[in-house]
Amino acid sequence: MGRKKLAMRRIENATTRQVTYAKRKDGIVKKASELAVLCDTDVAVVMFSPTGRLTTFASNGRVEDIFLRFVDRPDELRGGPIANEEFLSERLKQLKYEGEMLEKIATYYEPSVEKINTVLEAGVYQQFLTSAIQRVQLSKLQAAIVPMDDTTTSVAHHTVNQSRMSPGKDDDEGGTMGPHLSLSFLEAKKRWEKIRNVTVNPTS
Amino acid sequence: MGRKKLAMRRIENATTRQVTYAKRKDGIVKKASELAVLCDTDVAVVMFSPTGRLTTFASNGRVEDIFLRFVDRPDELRGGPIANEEFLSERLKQLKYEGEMLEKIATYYEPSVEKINTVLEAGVYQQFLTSAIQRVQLSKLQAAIVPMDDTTTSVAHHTVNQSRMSPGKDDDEGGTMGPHLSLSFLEAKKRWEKIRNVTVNPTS
DNA sequence: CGGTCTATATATAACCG
DNA sequence: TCGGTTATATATAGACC
Repeated sequence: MGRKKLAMRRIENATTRQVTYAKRKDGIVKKASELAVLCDTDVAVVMFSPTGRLTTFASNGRVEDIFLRFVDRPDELRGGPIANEEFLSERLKQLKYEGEMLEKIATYYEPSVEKINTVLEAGVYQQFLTSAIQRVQLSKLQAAIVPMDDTTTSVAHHTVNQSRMSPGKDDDEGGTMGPHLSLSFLEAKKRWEKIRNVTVNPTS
Repeated sequence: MGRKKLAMRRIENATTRQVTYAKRKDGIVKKASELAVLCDTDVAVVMFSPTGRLTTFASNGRVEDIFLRFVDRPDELRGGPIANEEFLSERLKQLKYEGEMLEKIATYYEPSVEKINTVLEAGVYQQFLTSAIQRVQLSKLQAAIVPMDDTTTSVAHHTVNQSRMSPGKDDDEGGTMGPHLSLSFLEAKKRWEKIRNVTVNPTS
């Protein structure tokens, strides 16, 4: 919404990025507060600036409270699929631009795993993983068209109803990954099958 | 931003309120995702609809993670030059491994898209990928602690902005994070870690 | 309800001091 | 880096299905 249309990808210029962050951060906070007021609801936002500074917004004053409400809620979906389609969509746009470069970087990086320039490398992998997610996401979308009449789009925003269903104590294998890839994968699948009902059809 | 300027107060008509919520909710999620992509930052949003439905957004896939980052901020910075090169190196090797596996999975998965039973299966992969991303995110975060440094790097700068619904644009400084954690909140956090059996600090 | 379709209200990218 | 200013890009209130 400015003089020019911004490409949906990481802003390279650090200064510009910071400036944009500052502005948009305020914009989101404003939007959040408006939503809270207009709809009389609880809203919380947590953002980290490019430089690591934290900004939060909570309609009731404390982010903790809203997150607690979030936590105390039946948590079937926590640990479910990634938050939403839109973000992945944006991500996709971003990768569209960086796709080729990413491969080059990856290749370039390949031989020197030992002496990686940590941050950069981690970023590369993150992107790769994100890319992988997208593929899955896309597949999911395609698949979603076929299945029954469950709310095919409900999974998108992680929107869940207040009513609960199964106590699915979700968790995440966290750091025990690495060598146990298949195992964690199976566990993830297990969890998913356990909570499928809720996940697939949170529709009212 | 509509045919008329809406007064900034609770919308009385329940239906209208719900509709507005639905629209604005999407708007915020979009804004949040854009911010995350454009500025390459962590963003999390938690919203409750007028009817109690929960909607979340997290640039890295899980609100918990960003929230935990929010909570553990002090700890995060406490460790000092944690940049255990060896650890990171190992970490990245693992990530590399994961990446390769993911690629296989994705490849193996792609051709059978039509056979996917439901959206759920995609969800399984998604969750897996998401958790993988989280680890990358953590590595990235840790690595960033040491190298990155500029005007806003001191621990003291990491403050919380408890902005409230003020029509203005300035964001007021709240206070430092750690000391403000309520007891109940800390308990909730602990419960979380127990449930998820995961530590924010991958060093473990 | 969910979507669609405008007419308007807002958010902001690029600039400038 | 930090605030304003202005031209454009977006978000959305209301109306209609």
